Amino acid sequence: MREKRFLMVVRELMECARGFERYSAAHVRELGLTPAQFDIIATLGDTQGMTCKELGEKTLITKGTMTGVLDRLEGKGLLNRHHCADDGRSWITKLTPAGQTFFEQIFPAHMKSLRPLIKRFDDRQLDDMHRQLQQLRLAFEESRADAAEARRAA
Amino acid sequence: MREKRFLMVVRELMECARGFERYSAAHVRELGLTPAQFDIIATLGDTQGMTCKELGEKTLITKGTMTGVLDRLEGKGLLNRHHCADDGRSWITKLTPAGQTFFEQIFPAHMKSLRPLIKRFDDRQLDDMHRQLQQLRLAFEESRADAAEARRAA
DNA sequence: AGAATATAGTTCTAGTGCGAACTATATTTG
DNA sequence: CAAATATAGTTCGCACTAGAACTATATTCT
Repeated sequence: MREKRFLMVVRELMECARGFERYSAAHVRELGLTPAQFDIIATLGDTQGMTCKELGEKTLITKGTMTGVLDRLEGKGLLNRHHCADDGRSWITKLTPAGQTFFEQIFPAHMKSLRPLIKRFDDRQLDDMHRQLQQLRLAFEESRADAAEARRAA
Repeated sequence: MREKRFLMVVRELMECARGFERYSAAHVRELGLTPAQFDIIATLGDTQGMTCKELGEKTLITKGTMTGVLDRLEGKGLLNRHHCADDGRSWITKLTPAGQTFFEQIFPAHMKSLRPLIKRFDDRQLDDMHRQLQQLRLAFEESRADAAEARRAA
């Protein structure tokens, strides 16, 4: 039965996501960051900064949450925000020198902590998984778009 | 480069998980439930009840969160808790008649809301995905166990 | 039986997730 | 140009997340 198969896939998907989160978060927490904060630092590292909107697109953090996460990182002196010249509504968020230095320390360390996990896969497996997951994500997005369309028509 | 491939898989994984969550949650919220609450109701439906521990294993909810979720469902009159005869530390959580009736209404409705999504896959695709995800989850679990082992040895 | 240890569930704290309402600035349209 | 509409970011409320500390009961070991 297709529905049951689907539910099994979804449960496995959710457990995978939590599983990775737990694995990764254990190390991130040792660095004194939350997973969301690490995500921001990793995204801003080696860049000239970006807007909240861009950060939201490149990470899994939604705009309502973003303000608080950035506030806390700003409080730690790892980033700062300054007005965007082109658009009066926007702010450019950028790592401070201390933030960039911190990034250069922790990012390689974090990748190193993932190495035992990564070693378990070969390139072909990873490519296969990526393809499958991409297909799944597209299906979710398209169905969501269809549903939104249906609501608009109603 | 393997590391980069791996990060791409992880990001896709996380986006999939959120994607499904958002798709599914939209309907769940219309039912007046949160995703966690729906998960509990769906797990308890058509059963004689179970302990917090069992609920934690069958859902993605950890025990610290469980108390609050169950409290709110109990407040809605959908479930109740009574002492476990075999174990003085445990409680058996069980749907009330109203809760079971509610389950019988919403579960099929929820599956129906997922149908446009499920239609996009065939059985073979779902089996493939399930296999891949299972492999990924096992890798996470084993690496976690190894890491715990290493910490114990240190 | 008594002591050490393990387990079930609750409570606490800080941080996150999401939608919705809100302010301020941009863009589009008549 | 003025009005309508869209967008960037903040704020708010409620629920959930993880981990850790805690209480109470079980289990294990000598």
